[in-house]
Amino acid sequence: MAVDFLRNRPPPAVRSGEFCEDGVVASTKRLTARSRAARDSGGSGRRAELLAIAGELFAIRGFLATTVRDIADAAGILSGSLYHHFDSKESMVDEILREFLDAQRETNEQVLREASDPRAAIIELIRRSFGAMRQYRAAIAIFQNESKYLGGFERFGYLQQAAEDFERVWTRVLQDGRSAGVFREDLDPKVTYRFIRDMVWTAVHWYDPSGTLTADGIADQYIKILCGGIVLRE
Amino acid sequence: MAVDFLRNRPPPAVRSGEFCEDGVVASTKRLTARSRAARDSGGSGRRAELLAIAGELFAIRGFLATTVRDIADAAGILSGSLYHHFDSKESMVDEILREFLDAQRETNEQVLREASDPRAAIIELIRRSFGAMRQYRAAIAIFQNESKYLGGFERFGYLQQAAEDFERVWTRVLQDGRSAGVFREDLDPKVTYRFIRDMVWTAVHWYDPSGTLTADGIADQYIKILCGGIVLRE
Amino acid sequence: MAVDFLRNRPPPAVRSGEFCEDGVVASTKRLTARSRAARDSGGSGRRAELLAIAGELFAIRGFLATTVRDIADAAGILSGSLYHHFDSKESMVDEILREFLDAQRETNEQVLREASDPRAAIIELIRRSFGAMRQYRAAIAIFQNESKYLGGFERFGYLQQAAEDFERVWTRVLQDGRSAGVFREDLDPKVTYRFIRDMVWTAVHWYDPSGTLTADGIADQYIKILCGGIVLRE
Amino acid sequence: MAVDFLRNRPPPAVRSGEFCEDGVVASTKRLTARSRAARDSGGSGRRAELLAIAGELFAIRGFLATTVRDIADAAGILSGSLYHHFDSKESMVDEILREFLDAQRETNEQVLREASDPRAAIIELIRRSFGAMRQYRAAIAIFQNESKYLGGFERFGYLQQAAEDFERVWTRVLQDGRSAGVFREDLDPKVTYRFIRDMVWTAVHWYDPSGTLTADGIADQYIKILCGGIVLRE
DNA sequence: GATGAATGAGGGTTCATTCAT
DNA sequence: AATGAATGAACCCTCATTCAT
Repeated sequence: MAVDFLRNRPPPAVRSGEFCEDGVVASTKRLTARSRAARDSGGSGRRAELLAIAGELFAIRGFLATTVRDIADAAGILSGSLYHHFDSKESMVDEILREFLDAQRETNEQVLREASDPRAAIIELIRRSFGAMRQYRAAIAIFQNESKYLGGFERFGYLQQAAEDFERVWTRVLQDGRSAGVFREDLDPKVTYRFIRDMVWTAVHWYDPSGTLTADGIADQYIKILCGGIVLRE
Repeated sequence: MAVDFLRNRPPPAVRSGEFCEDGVVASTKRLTARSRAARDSGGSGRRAELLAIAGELFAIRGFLATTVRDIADAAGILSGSLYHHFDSKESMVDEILREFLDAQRETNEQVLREASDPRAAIIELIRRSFGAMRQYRAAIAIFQNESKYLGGFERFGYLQQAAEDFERVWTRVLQDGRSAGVFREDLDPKVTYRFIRDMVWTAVHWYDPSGTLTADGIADQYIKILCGGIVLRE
Repeated sequence: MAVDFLRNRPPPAVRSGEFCEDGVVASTKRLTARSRAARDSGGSGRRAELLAIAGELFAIRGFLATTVRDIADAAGILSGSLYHHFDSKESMVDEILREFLDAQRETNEQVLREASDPRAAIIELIRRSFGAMRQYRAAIAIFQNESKYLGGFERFGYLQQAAEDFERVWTRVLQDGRSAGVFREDLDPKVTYRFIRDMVWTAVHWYDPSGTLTADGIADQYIKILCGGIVLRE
Repeated sequence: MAVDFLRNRPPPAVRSGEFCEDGVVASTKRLTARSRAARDSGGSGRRAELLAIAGELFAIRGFLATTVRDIADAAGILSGSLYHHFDSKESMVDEILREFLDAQRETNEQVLREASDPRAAIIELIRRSFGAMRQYRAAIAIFQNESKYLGGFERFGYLQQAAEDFERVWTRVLQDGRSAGVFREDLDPKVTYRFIRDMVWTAVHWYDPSGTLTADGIADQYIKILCGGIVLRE
């Protein structure tokens, strides 16, 4: 009875409940649509297409729980055929994560260059992070869920690096804001950073691009909470 | 190059960096100490001991990435011997998660019974949640990380149930608070709930019980942010 | 630790040590040069070229260890493109081996026709065998190394035939020599045959055409040993 | 047609012809008998048993051509079960080769210590090498056939080392013999060494322990050739 | 309670080969 | 002649689980 527990994965049916709140969920149909878009938009064709499929699955099911056969099935080919395009399963995550992190790094730098003051910078960083969910939803989820696991392998050392870079940027802004008297002094910037980071990134788990809440809408509410708390000013 | 990347698990050395912020990390030594404690404290002896070991590993490495051999090794026995104590690997997580969720449910009810008003209730709920990290750190991490995966199996349907119960409780308090004029009206209770939930639970990923920040300390700061935002009142 | 050991083929760097004594080794550059020669010398052009490349690789790495991609890579084309020239991988070895064996058979017959006496015949057979190393080095190595494996397939039944023909020729000469009082009587012709055969063929494993020892030089020394032993006559 | 050539291995029937001259061949029945012997003779039990089976197959079919399923089938278990005893397929060859090389090294040293003069030393070395065929037939064949392939992997660097050690020992004896006027001066010791080495080791390919020719018998004949050549003294 | 040998299903990956373009 | 995408079978290996001792 217990035997096949791990193998007998439940039908990949998408549960719509709140528990699994899967903003990252994608039916095969959506994947196909997506893929075609990727091809048209001039990606490297089949490669980008397959990467998108793999990314969604990694995000939904987890990296370990996704087999290369799953990916191949979703793509309508045999598992061996994937190796015509990629070295290995980890090469796929690797590519997915690098693309996202590179973009994110650039965004961070741009915001820092252009922001007028710490308050504006933080708000813009948050807004941009939410914005990234549109393009990099799967990558963000993977980065969050699998960093602990993947980070243990040399090849993925850059994940830790990226996390550190990230922290440095945000913490500096928070620090500057505190020094400038914009942020409260009774908050530890490091704790605050983590607070914000978690707040932003975890939204990817339940954010549904096809739902009524837009990324911008969520960002606005989160910014409100951050700026004023949830409690009314007395 | 691809070289069996996934098999060559890196030495279970504990990285101290921020990236892996592993509050859940436990060396074999600590596991052993822990286990002995569990035995002494009158659990069902060996069973509780093994459960503690399994829990830590599931929390650190993930459920799928933890093999029964890992657990057995950490316990100093052979993998087959585990089956004298447990039906299966999933029975172990099952037990770990149920214990935690039962306790949590009770806590929630108690808080609701005893809280004088919504504001106090929310604050107490947050404080208690952080408090749970002391006893249920591993369980919390597992609940967070593996719910998506485990929730897909009938046996673990109760995880979704628990998440919904949770949401119901918190949302009601937030709702009541808003109606009573305690919380801002421009915040969607559902978004707010998710915000708080993520904020609280994700802390488990980096909370280090042996670090300088106490669970209570973090709770305080988070409550401050929630109540007043990070921006100084002008 | 096990780490896909078999896949991670070491760089095809050529070790010059005695251990691998690879007379058959050929860098890509040498292969190319060789191939061009083959083309000029009027073979069927590209076909002969590819055959030369395949032969070298089969000789160096072994038939099983050489993938069609290895061959294609060395030829600067894609693996699928090889199938415009050859039916299959085995067609390649087949052709390589047949060409060599045909030539060898002819040589043997010629020597037998022309030799004045058993002693001269044996010496000439040895000399010619060593001479063949110039033109058929790869084929000889393949014949030696892969006969056991290939011989098991119907298609390559002729390998066994060739070996038997070979033995028949040599054994007859040895027999004749013994009857004629030229060779010692206390030696079993069959054992002697094997001795000589192994002696001759194994040289291909360490013979280096670009080294100081010429094929003729080695032949001379071997003939000396055969005729007089290594021990000084007292 | 060509398609399945490599997979459709011919029935493991043992060809008795001279071509494949398989002294290393062993029917499953013989394997089983052998294995039982190994167990009784106090080896590490099942492990030694499996190693013997694997060794025979590696020797007969080649390392690459032998699948772990072949080994498991021959042992009457499933392929996965092999991994209860060994890390990997290469761990098996590794163990087989090391055992043989260790024994051989010791033998060499002993002969050198005890031999009265170069002539006796060479003869004894040859005799002992042939003698080793009794206990290490499979290992010798593997060492010969697979060194080129295996030697390319770091793990098997010791194969090259062993070959060099070997050469050093034999060459020194030959050198000494020449200086002492025992061996002919017109023979290059290095060539002579290779000659002898090949002569000795290649016999493993056709030596049949159950045949009429004993290892000692072959050794005697070979020594005769070496000492007196095949040609009668005029 | 534990061992050690084994199972059986499946996982990632390789590779000879095919074929439309 | 060659490409590039795909096939399909097999390969080495892993791992949860069972069970006789």
